[in-house]
Amino acid sequence: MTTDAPARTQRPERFDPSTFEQKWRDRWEVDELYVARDDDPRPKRYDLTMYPYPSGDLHIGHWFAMTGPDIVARMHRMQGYNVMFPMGFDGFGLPAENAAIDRNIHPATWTFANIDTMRRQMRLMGASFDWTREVVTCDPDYYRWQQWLFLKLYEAGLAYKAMGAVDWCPKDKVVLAREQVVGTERRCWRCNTQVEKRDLEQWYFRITSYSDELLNFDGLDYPEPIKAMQTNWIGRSEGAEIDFPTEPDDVEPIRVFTTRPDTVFGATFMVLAPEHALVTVLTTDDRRADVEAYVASARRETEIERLNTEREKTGVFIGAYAVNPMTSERIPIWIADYVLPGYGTGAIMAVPAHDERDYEFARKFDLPIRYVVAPASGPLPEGEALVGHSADEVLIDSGEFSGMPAAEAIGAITRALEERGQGQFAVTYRQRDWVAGRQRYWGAPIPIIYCDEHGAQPVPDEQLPVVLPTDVDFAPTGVSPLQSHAAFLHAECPVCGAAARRETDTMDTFVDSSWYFLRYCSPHDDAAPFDRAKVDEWMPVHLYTGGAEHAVMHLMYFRFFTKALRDLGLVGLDEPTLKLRNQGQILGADHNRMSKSRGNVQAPDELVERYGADTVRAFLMFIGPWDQGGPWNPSGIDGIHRWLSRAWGAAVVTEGPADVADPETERALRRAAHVATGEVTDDIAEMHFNTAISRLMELTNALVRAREAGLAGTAAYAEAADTLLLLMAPFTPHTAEELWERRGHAYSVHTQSWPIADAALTATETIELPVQVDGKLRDRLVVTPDTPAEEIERMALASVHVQRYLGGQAPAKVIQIPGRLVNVVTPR
RNA sequence: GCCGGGGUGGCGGAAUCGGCAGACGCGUCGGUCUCAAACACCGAUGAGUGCAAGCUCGUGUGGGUUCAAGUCCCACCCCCGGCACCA
Repeated sequence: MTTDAPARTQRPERFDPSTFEQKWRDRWEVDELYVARDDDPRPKRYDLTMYPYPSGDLHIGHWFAMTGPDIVARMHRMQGYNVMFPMGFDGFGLPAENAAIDRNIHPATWTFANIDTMRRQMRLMGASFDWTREVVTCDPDYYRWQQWLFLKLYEAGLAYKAMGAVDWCPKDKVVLAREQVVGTERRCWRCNTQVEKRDLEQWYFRITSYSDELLNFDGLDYPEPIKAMQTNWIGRSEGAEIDFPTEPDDVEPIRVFTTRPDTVFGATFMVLAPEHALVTVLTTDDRRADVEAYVASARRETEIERLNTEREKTGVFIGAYAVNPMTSERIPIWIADYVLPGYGTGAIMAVPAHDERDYEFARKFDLPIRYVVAPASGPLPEGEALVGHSADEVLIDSGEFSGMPAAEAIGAITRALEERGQGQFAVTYRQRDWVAGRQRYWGAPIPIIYCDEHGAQPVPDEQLPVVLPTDVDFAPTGVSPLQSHAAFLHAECPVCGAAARRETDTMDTFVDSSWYFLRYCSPHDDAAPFDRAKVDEWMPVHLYTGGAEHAVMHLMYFRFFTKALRDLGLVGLDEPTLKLRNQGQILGADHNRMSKSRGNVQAPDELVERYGADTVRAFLMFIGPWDQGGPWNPSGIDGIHRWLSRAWGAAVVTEGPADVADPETERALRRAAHVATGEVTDDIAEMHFNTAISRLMELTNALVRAREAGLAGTAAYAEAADTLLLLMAPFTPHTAEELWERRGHAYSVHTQSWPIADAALTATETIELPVQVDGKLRDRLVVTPDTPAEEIERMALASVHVQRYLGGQAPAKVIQIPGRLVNVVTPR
């Protein structure tokens, strides 16, 4: 109706972040408040959060992820640590190419423009990043050293090129590491397209050399799910390899891997993967046509979809026989697609009585089923396999091993086979080597030169970096785009100088993120990837935070890289970080992942425009546990704004002498400040930011009440208000800074010492003791902490609310938990 | 199926070395202010019952241990994430 709203600025005490937030950010920047110096004598602390991919805009999820560790880093600084909290950009990667193709601009242009935008957005949130250490992985100054590290790994045999069946994303036209294929439906982790199998020559990192070490989490404070996922992913299985001689010619024995060598007497047939090398050798002429048809169909199947694990077993007999090394029995050799070429030895001894899959197969093709393990008491199962390993099982029909407990027989039979040279203990892993090369343009070139005479040769150090040329037609074809760039492709052999070809594959971007944390320690070093002395001083990372979605990708690769570099003598570390924490994910309001295509992305900018950065930061930290996340729901942000307004009022309006000198109220306020100090400190350390903010709200409310009670001019009030600002500083750095100044203190609140809770001041004069009867709350007693137990018991029993239940009888028992409660137990 | 995490008011969530369930906030209702509305502020707010003091019930379900269970034990249900013909 009317448009004449009163101007907001006419009330000077009103909380209006737009009047001061930018001012303070600029000042912190100029004063280098958050720059970590190597020569600072205070104890060093390296707090790291995962750098983002420069997709172009920071959404509310980035703020959520980064504000938590920012709060921790800020508290650590105030606690007297020399904190390094760096930030950078994961500059290489497919989205840049895809965007570049869509918009007809160069990936470099797109990426660096996005980095500028995101840097600005990150500054807007008032995070305390040390921008002097910024790392951008697509910068030749960075990837030069990555190429250098690649060659170190190559020379150590930890990077190698080999032919193999690899996962291929038909949309991105790129190979994927096995970890980058997600879910039962085997989709590309990035674009969600179903992957295909292809036989290609690829670069690999020998991560499987570290499988056992990667399984060891001793001394690592990692979230349970991450440890479980990595452990599952590596998939260590202990068992035995057993050789089964073949008939008629015994060209070569078939080697199988089994976790149940105790069941070898029950192996009544063998199954090879259709791809197994011995299939063509062993197949008899009369079976050849059927076998070849089956192999062809199995190959086709893996290329199409092998989604249905519920389908009926298929397979064919190849006409040949093997000999069970324990029973000397001739057993038929089959091929079937349920035996996978990439696991174990690609061949199994089939023990249908003790394996569900073998059982199903035997029933379908009418093969013998022989139980060789039985429960110590009770009957054998009927119509199903006896699987699992219950402790009381013993062997039956197993020659001299009959009667032996199954658990014991595993070792005994393996040793027996070993003596005959037909078997040995063995360990198998599910984990595969990391496919490290990519057939795309926007990545770090792999620094290898191929000479007809001298084969693959590393690019000499002095020729690094192998710079990624800019004038490349990078449209994806499935072949590395650099192959069509003649000037790049042609090189001289480092050995003989003859015309040679450059490797045109580029590195997986996960290589970039496998060592960036080391580069932060000496980001401008132009003589080495990192300065060993500085790495020794800063590393390992004290607290690493980021998303859990990288459980078996980045979070495994960066551990592998650290261990590999250690073995090369380049670092003195076993692990990149000793403590890992994952934030939850902020979903769209529709409970789906935020994405542009769904249109559910919440940008922080408009919220900041309306409420200011501090309100947005605090709201994100308040909505729930930081490690949980959840759907975006802005209802409640007004509550945070109200809190900051109240804090503003409480901190600013302190003038005037105390109207009422009430020592008890004053003590209560002082106590509130110290209680809040202790709790906020603990909460930040445990990353319980939501409860920390609750405590800050409580302290604010205590101040407001104290002011109403006339305490505004007292020392206790001033101390509590100052404490509030110090505790708020990590959460709402701008508001704390502004109020710190308005209270007449010297700049900056962020260089003050973190307050310490005084236990003497948090103690109370009286405590309220709940009184229970049979565990149900019936009354409360107010006593001093030193009241003797007999006195408390007397008071409790005197209570009318207790007497009502006792009815004049003496209690059966009275239980006291000192300082906590009293429980009167009635006789029964 | 296996591994991991989780089920608490109308909502987000507190509280787990067993000891007052529901902190803090949102929302809602009532009030103050206002011509009115918004904002702000004050009060109430788990459910049921009672004039009231109070009582009963209540943390996914069913059992159990205990003076006392959201918390521990057994069995199960549901949700989320990961893996899955892994021998």
